[in-house]
Amino acid sequence: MANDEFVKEIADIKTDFPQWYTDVVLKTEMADYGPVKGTMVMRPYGYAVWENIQSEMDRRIKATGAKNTYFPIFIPYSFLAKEADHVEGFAPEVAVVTYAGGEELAEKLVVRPTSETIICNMFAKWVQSYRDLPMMINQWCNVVRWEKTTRPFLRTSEFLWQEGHTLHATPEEAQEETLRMLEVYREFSENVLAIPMFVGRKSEKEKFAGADATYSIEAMMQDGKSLQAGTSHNLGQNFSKAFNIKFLDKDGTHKYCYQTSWGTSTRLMGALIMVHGDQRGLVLPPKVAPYQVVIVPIAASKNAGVMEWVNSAKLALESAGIRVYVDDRDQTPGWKFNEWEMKGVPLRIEFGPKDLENHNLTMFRRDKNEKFTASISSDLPAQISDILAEIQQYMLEKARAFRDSHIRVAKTREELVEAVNEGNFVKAMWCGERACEEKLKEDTAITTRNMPADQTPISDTCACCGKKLKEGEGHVIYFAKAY
RNA sequence: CGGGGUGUAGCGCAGUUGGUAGCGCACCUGGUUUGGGACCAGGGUGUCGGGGGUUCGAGUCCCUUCACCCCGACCA
Repeated sequence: MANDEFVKEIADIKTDFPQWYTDVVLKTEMADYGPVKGTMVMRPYGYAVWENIQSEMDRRIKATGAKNTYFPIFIPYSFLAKEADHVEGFAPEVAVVTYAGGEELAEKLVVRPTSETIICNMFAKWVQSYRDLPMMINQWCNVVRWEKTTRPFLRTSEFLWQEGHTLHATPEEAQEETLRMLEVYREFSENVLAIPMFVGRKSEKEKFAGADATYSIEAMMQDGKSLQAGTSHNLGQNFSKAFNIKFLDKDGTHKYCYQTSWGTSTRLMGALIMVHGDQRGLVLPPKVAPYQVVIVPIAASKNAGVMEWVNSAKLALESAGIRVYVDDRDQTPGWKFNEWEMKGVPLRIEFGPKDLENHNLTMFRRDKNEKFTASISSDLPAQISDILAEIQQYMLEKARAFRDSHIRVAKTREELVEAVNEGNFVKAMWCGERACEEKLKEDTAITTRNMPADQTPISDTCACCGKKLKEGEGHVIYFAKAY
């Protein structure tokens, strides 16, 4: 039976979580370091996960009515400066092209850190009347943000994402769209990634540079830290005024559009690893696993019937849309078991002479690390599909149970800091003052994460600074340390 | 940018007082194996991060430079 003593070369998940993360990323071949600091190569196994994430997400985005586009990677520097908060937020981390084609450029070009400005520039040309609205586009692309501290998937100088951008006639529609996408992200995380999210609005300090309001989904990692996994912004008229995006409304007057933007990135991969992983390595939800099933033939060279069954099973599963791999490489079974467990394959089928004889399947579920035997059903694809669905469900429940057992309510700063330092998220009242959260972050590295929709008051004082709150003042908010 | 650290085979590392550049894993060949990381026999694939210096002789000593990692300030 499998035993964690067999795990080699992966740091202890309980005592050295950061090193565990790096080990898993590298050893499972999700990614490798690129030659330039802060860059990352997504290897075939990791990229296959990303492609599965993409196709599930893309389908959901298109279902909202947004269409895919592609905008240039180079943005005139002057565009960035048009929205004051935006340039202030992004200027420190942009990469700028000043020299190309053998000469200095007349106007410097920004390598996009996000595409609001160049998209707004085009939106201004495309929108004429209220009939053109809503205008809803999305793009899958790379963006560059020159960060000081980088980690594979969590923070890299270049990363992949999707960014959606929409224009609306009224503030109500923009807000509705902002929350619609937030819900798409929540549902996606839960049903595809098997990650339950904290959903809510960010504080003024933490919101997007240039937004009226930012909403986020935040996931709790196994070390109790938060990972912001997706954002949805209500941009109001900030960009439409800066870029002169106007439409002629039904009443015959020109009005500035109301705008949103929203995005999720390869950071989702980091969340996947840190939420579900264990001492053996990755645990992948079936919906995104490159291989949902790996079949390991045992002693096949001695029994022709083994490979015969394995090959027919492979065909049957594939034709049912199940991603399956037959590992007939020249390694011992034990080696293969460890390899695929490390790589997080949801379900393994071992098939050898004994199984052939007894008409059995020996299987291993990665979510429970449990080996079991079942008789072969006459409808193998249905039998396997059911197990995969169970695994998907169990992973979500397990992650939810972990999350729920790591939420504390605090009423004082002492309670708050102690609970967060013990690896929890803390739900508490907060006065809403920027200075208050800045002080907390400076002193303790604890940040506000987001404000849930349910704002039922917890107490009448700010748990962070102790300020007395009047009726209707303050917010319920989650505090945690963040990646 | 501040503080600390590391650069030697694909990976992880050792290399004493300056004296033939090594170990484990991986990899290659042949054979035996295969139900939880197999075994036997054979095989070295290297600009010791770069440049300069001291010396009969430098992985080792000196100078210089570069890269990367960890901790802080900034961030999806």
